[in-house]
Parts: sequence; C-alpha cells; structure tokens
Amino acid sequence: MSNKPTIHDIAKALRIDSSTVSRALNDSPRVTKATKVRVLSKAQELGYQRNMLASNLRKNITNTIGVVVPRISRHFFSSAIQGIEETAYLAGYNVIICQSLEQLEREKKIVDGLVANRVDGLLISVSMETLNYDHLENLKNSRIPVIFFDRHCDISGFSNVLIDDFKGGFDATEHLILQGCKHIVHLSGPQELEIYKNRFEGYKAALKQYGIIYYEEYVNSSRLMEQDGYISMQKLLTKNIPIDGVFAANDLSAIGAMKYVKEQHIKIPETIAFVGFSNEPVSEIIEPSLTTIDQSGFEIGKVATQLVLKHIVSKDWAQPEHTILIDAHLIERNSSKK
Amino acid sequence: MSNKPTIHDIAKALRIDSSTVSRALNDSPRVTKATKVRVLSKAQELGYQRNMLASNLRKNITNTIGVVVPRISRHFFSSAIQGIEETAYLAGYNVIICQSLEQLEREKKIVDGLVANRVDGLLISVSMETLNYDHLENLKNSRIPVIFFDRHCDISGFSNVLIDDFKGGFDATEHLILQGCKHIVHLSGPQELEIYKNRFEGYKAALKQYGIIYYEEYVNSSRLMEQDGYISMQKLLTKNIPIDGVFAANDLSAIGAMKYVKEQHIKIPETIAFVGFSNEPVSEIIEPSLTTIDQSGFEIGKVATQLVLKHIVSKDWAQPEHTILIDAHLIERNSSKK
DNA sequence: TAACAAAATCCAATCGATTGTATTTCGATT
DNA sequence: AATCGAAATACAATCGATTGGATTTTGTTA
Repeated sequence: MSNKPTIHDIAKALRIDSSTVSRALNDSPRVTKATKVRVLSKAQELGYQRNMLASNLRKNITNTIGVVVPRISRHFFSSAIQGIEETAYLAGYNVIICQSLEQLEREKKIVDGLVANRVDGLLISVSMETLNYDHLENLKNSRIPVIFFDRHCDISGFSNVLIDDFKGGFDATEHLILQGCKHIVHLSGPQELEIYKNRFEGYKAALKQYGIIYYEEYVNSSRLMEQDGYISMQKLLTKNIPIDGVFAANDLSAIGAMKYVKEQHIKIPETIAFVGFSNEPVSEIIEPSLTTIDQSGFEIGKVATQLVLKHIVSKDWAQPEHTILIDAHLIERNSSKK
Repeated sequence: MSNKPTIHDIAKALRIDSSTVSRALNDSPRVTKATKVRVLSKAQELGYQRNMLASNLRKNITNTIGVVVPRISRHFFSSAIQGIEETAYLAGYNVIICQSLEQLEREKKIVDGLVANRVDGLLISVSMETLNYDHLENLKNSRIPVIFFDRHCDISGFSNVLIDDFKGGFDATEHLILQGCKHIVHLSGPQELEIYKNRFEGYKAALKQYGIIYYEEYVNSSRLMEQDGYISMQKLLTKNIPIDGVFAANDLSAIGAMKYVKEQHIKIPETIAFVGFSNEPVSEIIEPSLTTIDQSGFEIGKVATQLVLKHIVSKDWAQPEHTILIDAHLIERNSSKK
C-alpha cells in the first residue's frame, strides 16, 4: 500500500530536513559525518532507492548515453556495444541500447524517444534505409552531442568514427597478391553505401600498386547475403576467368562463394584463395577457416564513446566536427594459405 | 543559451495556461479543437519535445520494461529481445536492454539501476554467476513485476517462462533413434544448471522409452565450448564405443565434436549422426548442416513480455507465480539424415 | 558569559509535466 | 437583459530530489 520511500520519509523519521538527507546521500561536505551515518542506515532500513527521474529532472542531466544500431545481433555491433559500455561505465555513464532493425521509421522513433528521455549524448550507426536525414538534422537544435560510428551520413556538424575500409580493402587484396594470386575477383556490396565503395577502391588501389590490371568484369555487386555470394561466384566462374583469388566485401558472401567453389570440387586455397571482411565468428569455424579483415567493433565503440564524452563534459556544442578512422586488421586463416 | 522549450514556453507564447497546453498535447477532451491546433502548431514551431523525466515523475509510470540478459550477442537472447521489443512496442511500452556479461556484480548494478529509473516491469535471464539471489529477493519490496525467462532461479514469488528442455532433449534423442542409431552418446553441460540437467533427463527418458540401455560412460560433461566438444568426442571415441549417434547439449560443442570426427575421416551422418541444441545461425552454414533443437527466442520473449504486461496493468503484485513452458522444435538438417 | 566565526541544518524555490478543483466564458433560454 | 448550465480555461498542488541562501547550532576566544 505505502509507496516507495523518499528522502522525505527518511527526513521525517529522523526529524531533519529533506535537504539535509539529500546532501547526506550525496556525501556533501555540508553535512556532519554523524548525520550521514544516521541517514544512510535509515535509508538502508527503509529500503530507500533514489528516484532517478526526480534527480535527473532537477539536475537536467541523466548520465546516460543513447546508442542506436541497426541490429544488436550482428557481431560487429555487439562488440561495438561492448566497447561503448566499458568506456561509458568507467566514466560513470549508463547506456541505453536500441536497434533500428534497418528501418527508418523505427530509427526516427528511437531517436525521438532518446531525446525525450534526455540522454546526454548519442551514438548512432544509421540504418540502411536512412537516406533522408531530417530526424538527424533536427538533433542539432537539441543541443545533444551526436557521434556517428561505422555507418555515418553526410551531414555537416557531426563527428564520425569510422573503419578504414579503404585500407582494409587494400590489405585484403595485397594479401592475396602476396600469396601469389594474379586473377583476383571482388564481390562487392551496394555502391550507395560508402563502406563498400571504399573497400572496392582499396581493392583497385592494391592491384594498381602491384601492377596488376583491373578488369571491370572481375567485380560483381550484390547485397552480400550468403546466397548472393554463391550466385556471384557461379556467374564469375562461368565467364571462364582463370580465377585464383577472391576478395569478398563481407564474410557471409565469401562463405556463400566458397560453398559453390567446394561444390565444383575446386580446391581452397590451393586453386582459389579467399579473403572476407568483418571477421564474423562463423568465419573461424567453417572449413577452411576464412581469412578476413577484423573490424574491431570494440575499438570503434570505445573511441566513439570517448569522443561523445568529451563533447558532453566540454558542454561546447560547437565542437569542430572531425572524422576518426579506425584501423582494420588482416587475420590470416586457412582459406588463403597457398 | 535558451534551453529546450517547455509547455510553459508554449503557454506564454499563446497567453494561455500551461495546464491547458498539457491537456492539448495529450489530446484531452477538456480542450477545444481550436486551441489544440494552436498549441500543436506552436509546439512544432518552437521544436518542443515532451520531457519524459518530468512526465514520468509526475505520473509515476515510465511505460518502460527493463530487460537483463547475459549477452546480447548470443543468438538466442537477441531473438528473445526481438520478441520482447515487438510485443512491448505493440502495447506502447519501451524497452531498456542490459547485459550482465555473465557477471553477478554487473547484474546487481543493472537491476538496481533499472529500479532506480523506475521501470514498470523487469524481464531477467540470470547470469551464470548468479548463485546468490539477494538482489533479486530485494525486488519483492520494490513492487515491480518481475519475470524470469530461460535462465531462472528458484525463488518463490516470481513467474518463469522457460524452454521445455526435457522435451527438447527427448525429441533430439528420439530423432536419432528413429534414424536407426543404437549407440547414442551425450555431450552434456554443467549439471548445476537446470537446463542441462533437463536435457540430459530427456535423453535418458527417450532411451528408456525405446528400450535402449543407458550407459553412464556414454555421457561426457563439459562447459560446452567448441574445444570441449572436440575433446569430449576424442575421449569417447577412444573408449571403443561403437558410437553411431551424438546428442550434444548445444550446437557449439556439436560442431567441435564433428570437427574431430571429420578429422578421423568418419562419415557424417552415415557412420555417426549428430544433433545439437539451440539452433545457432552457424549450424545452418557448416557442413554438413547441423540438425538441432530450435529454442524459439522470439516466442519466449513474446510470452514473457505478455506476462509481465499482464502483471503491470493488473497492478496486483500478489499475482500467483506460475511457470510457462515453451516448446522447442527439432530442425532436421544433414548431420542426421541416414 | 558574551561575542563571534564557523559549521550544520533548515527554508523555499526549482526542474517540467500532470491533474483535481475553481473560475470564467459562452451560448441558449426565458 | 438576466439567469442558468455546460464548456473551456485558469489556478494551484504535486511528483521526488536538488540547491542557493537564510537561520540556527556549535565551539572557541576574550
């Protein structure tokens, strides 16, 4: 029947003022040690728990960072969240995780909701549907620091923390070249997405640097699901290209492509070597295990959080925007060992 | 400089009272349509966004459900979260997702934090370290409805939504028997955990029902990582048991076991058939694809949410505790097709 | 013991929205 | 035009914690 105890209940029980109770609970120097002890023990006794809604309302600060990702189940994002949480907790901040499920409508609602709940900062990785940026532009008047990570969008005024996809694409391709591959095809993704464009550019740059001619028909774009990789590989092989290496823009499509190749009784990596991108957990388990580019989700999450925290404490909303690139590392496995 | 606009700003601009603004924004019948329009357009103009902290404080309701899981990256949990979110959003509730990372300390902090933020209900899947239940017992005085799902703990007064692990273990084993297996070994997990005990019991029950003798040395317990499965299989095979079927208590260990078997050039499924448990995404991708028990995370999330919502709206904290079992379904793939 | 500074505590306003009650406004009726 | 009732709006208290300033208590010194 009686509701949760408040500082007033503690105050009444001890015949002191609620402001003193509040200060005692916050360990203010304006309160004697003796009363602090009395307050604390009474709080314990009553099972008091601070009402954060009231506290945050008054202080106009929530000590909370909102995070918006397409899907928490994707390995890259869940490790990014790991990095975000670690960093935030160390700084005394809480984290609210939300997933847009790649839907623009949902992303809008989530962002509005987080703002309405007065998060102190926002970390956003936009959905694949996010081609209209109105809801993000709006954030500028809300005085909430916003950092985009991994999937950004081209709006001025916001900082970004991104994977160096160009270098990743370069390294992947270079690795195949150093393994002796001469005819390397590339399974690419939707070219509207910055990340796939950059991986593609990295591929071309590596070829160029090693004096290998780039052929347009060596490249096949798709949505990069497993099935897409399977079909792409089928297409490429029927072109009668003497393929000896495949760089896929993500692991899933690499796995699909490998499946087709294995069905054709072509040897991996002896005849055709494979490199993927993202280092999904499955890539270590399949056979042969897949060489890939590890995008450290943890690292990107950590850096993005540090950046947003800097903005929050500086209280300077006119922070100069800037973009931080995070390195992606090659992980050599069996699919490319010639 | 000027802070975010409030209802008072709207009120002042329109020379009306803030209570009227509040009612207008909430579409109360006590306000004329005309003023509603004026308020709404002014709100839009000023870029007003309701302060949920204030609203929730006043209403003593947050329309939010807190969710605590060990890891969001585990497929089962992320699909459970999917089910929770869908169901909650349909009912107009928000969801706060937190992960304990299997750590008791973290779980404690999370639960306290959620209570301090006055969530209306809690859905908890406890960590592996949660053998002390004090922080959960405390929840009883907080008058917040709590439902345990999947991983529960034996405390009276809370309801549970669980996977029917016994039936899952039974079905998996029965499937192998029906495929003609006569010597089925079982890779089991830590016996302190209810779920593994139940899967084991299901295994024994199926053997019994089909008149197959149960041998203790056919069972090997471990922590069920991939490596564990590999080692367990090695041990079992060197015992010179004529194994023709393996029921693993999770997919990862099944995959490890299959790896060893493949290395020994034993044919799967012809010589030894495999069934796992959990239906991890990887199980569909590996070769041969793994027959497994699908624990519908989505379903369990949905049911748990419906239950907690029922408790919330009924406002009856003395709801009788009860346990709902969710069916787990066999998914037949290539690893068991004889 | 009176005086005074410092320490401890209390008072009261505030954060922004909600809500029961009181008041005003308006139109209809006589 | 006076009266009445209903509709619309205004007033004021409230949710629980925080915080600057006022007041009281305490301890020290003359």
